[in-house]
Amino acid sequence: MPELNTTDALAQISFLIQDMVERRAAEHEGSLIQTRLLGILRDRKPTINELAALLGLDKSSVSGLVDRAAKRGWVRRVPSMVDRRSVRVALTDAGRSVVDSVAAGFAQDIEQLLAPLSDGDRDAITDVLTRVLIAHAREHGVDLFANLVR
Amino acid sequence: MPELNTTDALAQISFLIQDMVERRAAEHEGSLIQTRLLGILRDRKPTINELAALLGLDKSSVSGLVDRAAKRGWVRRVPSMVDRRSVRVALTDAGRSVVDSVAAGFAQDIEQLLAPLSDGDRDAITDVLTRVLIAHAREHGVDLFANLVR
DNA sequence: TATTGTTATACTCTATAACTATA
DNA sequence: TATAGTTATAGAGTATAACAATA
Repeated sequence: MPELNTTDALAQISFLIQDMVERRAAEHEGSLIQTRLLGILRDRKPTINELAALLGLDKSSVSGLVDRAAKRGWVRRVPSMVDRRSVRVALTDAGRSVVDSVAAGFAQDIEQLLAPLSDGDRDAITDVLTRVLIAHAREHGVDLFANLVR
Repeated sequence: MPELNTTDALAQISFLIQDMVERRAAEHEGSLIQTRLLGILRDRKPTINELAALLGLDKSSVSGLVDRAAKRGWVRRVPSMVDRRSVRVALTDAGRSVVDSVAAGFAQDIEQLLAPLSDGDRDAITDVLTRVLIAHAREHGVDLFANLVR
């Protein structure tokens, strides 16, 4: 069997996974970044600034992103109670339905991708990847469990 | 230690890796897709149509992509000898220098990311991911070893 | 007629800079 | 003055449809 080096294997698997998310998002006329936005909103109502930090984007980019998500009926801006300059972004029922559907489809894609693996192999890569992610999050001062799609 | 499930771990690692490629590309005012383009051209001179298939884009998107890469001096269009409708896209010396530099930086990022792992863990995930990628490529009729960044 | 590539058009996504309302 | 968010502007990236040149 031919073998990839570790770098190539990780690069290729990441392109594959991004592509899966994009395809699932496209089923709802959405994009990868829209899916990430909805994913964050599943369990939070962040401000625009907080979203910018979580997504690694400028606040003006997030403002437009939220505009387009709102136009599709997936999110709404809720005025902040404590600071009249600020808004909180919340998922609508339609938005929750979309993100749930994308997440379910994506889980199915991963299920199929990993079908050739034994339970032991699966546990092994989950364990190793988790350790890598935790170490990376610690080094960069990020809370791994409050980020990305989930 | 907290644990992610397999789907979350794979999703997060893929976002992390894409981000690494993007940051390295940005060191040369490039993007992820420009880097993928240059990566493909490292060992081939494809037509626009072939590039469209390899990148999963419409040929008109590739036409613009190549325009912008050419404007930066990274690629050039070479008239085909056999079909006067067709062009082949080739890397320039400047383009090769950019893609080599991005690849080297990315390899360094992965090195650092995997620093916490033992040699055994490293071999294990490389082996498992390679098997997954080969199975996926076979099922989708793709030649794994003629694709993506490399 | 069919194929290769480009162009016109429209939209999403992104950053920078300037602006407003509020703090 | 400083901060939260929006808007104006510019550019990359993408797809669809129409087109010219060639097969």
